[in-house]
Amino acid sequence: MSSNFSTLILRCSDPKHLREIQAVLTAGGLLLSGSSSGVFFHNSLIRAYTRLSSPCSSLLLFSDLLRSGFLPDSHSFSFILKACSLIPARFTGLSAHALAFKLGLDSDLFVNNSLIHFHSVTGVIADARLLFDRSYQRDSVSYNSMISAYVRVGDLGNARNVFDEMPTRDGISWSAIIAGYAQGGASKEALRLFSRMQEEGFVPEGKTLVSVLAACAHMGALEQGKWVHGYLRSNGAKIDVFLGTALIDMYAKCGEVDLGLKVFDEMPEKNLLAWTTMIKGLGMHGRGEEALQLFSEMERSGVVPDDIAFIGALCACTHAGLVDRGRQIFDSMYHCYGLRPKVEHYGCMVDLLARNGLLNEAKELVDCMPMEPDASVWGAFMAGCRFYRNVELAEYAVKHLIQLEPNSSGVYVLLANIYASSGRHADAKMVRYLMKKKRIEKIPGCTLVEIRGIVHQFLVGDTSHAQIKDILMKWDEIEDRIRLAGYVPNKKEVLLDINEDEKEDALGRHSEKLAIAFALISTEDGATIRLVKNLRVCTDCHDATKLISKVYEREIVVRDRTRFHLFKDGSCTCKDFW
DNA sequence: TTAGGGTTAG
Repeated sequence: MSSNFSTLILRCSDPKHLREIQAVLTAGGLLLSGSSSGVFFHNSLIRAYTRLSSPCSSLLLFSDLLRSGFLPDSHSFSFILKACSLIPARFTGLSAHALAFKLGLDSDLFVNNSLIHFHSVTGVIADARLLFDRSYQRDSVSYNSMISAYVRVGDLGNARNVFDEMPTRDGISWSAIIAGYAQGGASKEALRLFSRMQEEGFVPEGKTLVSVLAACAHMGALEQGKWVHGYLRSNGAKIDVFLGTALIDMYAKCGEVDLGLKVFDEMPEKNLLAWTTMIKGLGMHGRGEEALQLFSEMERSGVVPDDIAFIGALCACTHAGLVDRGRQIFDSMYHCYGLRPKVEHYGCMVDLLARNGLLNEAKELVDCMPMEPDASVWGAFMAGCRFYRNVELAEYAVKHLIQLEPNSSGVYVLLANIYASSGRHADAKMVRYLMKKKRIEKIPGCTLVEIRGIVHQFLVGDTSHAQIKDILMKWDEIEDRIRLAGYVPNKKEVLLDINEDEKEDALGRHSEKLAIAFALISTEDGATIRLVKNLRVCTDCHDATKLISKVYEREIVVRDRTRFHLFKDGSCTCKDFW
């Protein structure tokens, strides 16, 4: 009889059904004091409710357990602390901690591990560390909990220390530390550790591969991302919603959005995140119409968009120049879903209007925003001013931007470019002087290129690459050939106080030119070249890349900070608008 | 019957 109920609870997949089982147990007196299996059934129900995302029901059951005069055991504490971590319910968890202490159960390995996890999730990592340091016994779970505690707060140094100190690591230790590096943007280290993990004989699991795919997406490492996909396929792994979303994102961010669409179409279940990732992916590639079609399809399928999904939809409008659709979508946030647009949504709208030359409408929107515009709003406005050469409005934006970000190089660079391109060289010079005086430095440009599964990194003016001589020679050849096709170096982009010849040299050392030269000598004729940049593409590199795509008959896919450029036969999919 | 690792934007 008992084991029948136990199996029922264990297999139950619906909280409603669980409540029915609970009612039967109550009616049968199995949850009342005096019942020999009362603690056991309480525990089973607490665990099941937490598993089915009803942690509040778990809390209620725990208080029932105490009120009925039962003494909770170590299982009860493990289960209730997990529920408290999920909600998260700091005070209830603390009471449970105090009670476990009173009953002498806090030294139990399982309870202590649950406490470490609970304290780290509810924000007091020092307490988690104290429990870890003072624990009577430790196993890999204790270490793993501590690693993920540090990962959660972004303290990778300490996470790595704990990882390195572990006597024996398991798959979860590797997964936790790889996820940490991947989430912290240290993708190269994440992938390095992933190789080490395999060298040490650990078989990759789905959860680990999700992080690995995120690292590939971040670095634009298509080959490695494809390897993961192939690995999953050859092992007949089920592509769950996490893996599917990670694959879609990886393909989109590595320039193969159509492969992402294929994964998306084949996914048996799609949640909001999967839809949002696909919509954003299409938007990044300038395929705004398709992205918006998908957004509507998502709404029809009953998935309710959140504020991030709206950012995806608005960005799609921006990259495709769909002003009216953007206005409609922005209005629908509140009118259809009761979501009040945040500053980011205003930023998208300002971007959309300004990019399409509606500078006055963009300014009106900025002026009547219900919150203070932030740097991204002013930045979007200013980029529009730059494109349409509206110096007066650009200066207006700069006044605000400099107050918000007095040390950001981007503002000064953009302003100097605006002055230079509208012929106000004295003003441009003044900006350069100001930058120098304030010791504001440009963020160095960095480009990544993956050749045969290895990611190579180039910084602006970088001479550290083993083949730098060949690369520079190749660039000279490229420059000669594209000059014949009409290339004129655009020296306005150079903000250094150097002479004209030196300016040309400085342009030729931009990280993406070095990366393209390297890619041309390292790949066979006709192969697509894929680059990932940390900054926006500069006008000169954009012009040069268009011509290279024509002269060398190569497709060149460049991912910049926010979107993709596909250079083909002398033109770019961004239509020179970025 | 216990505890630990995963995906989207800015």
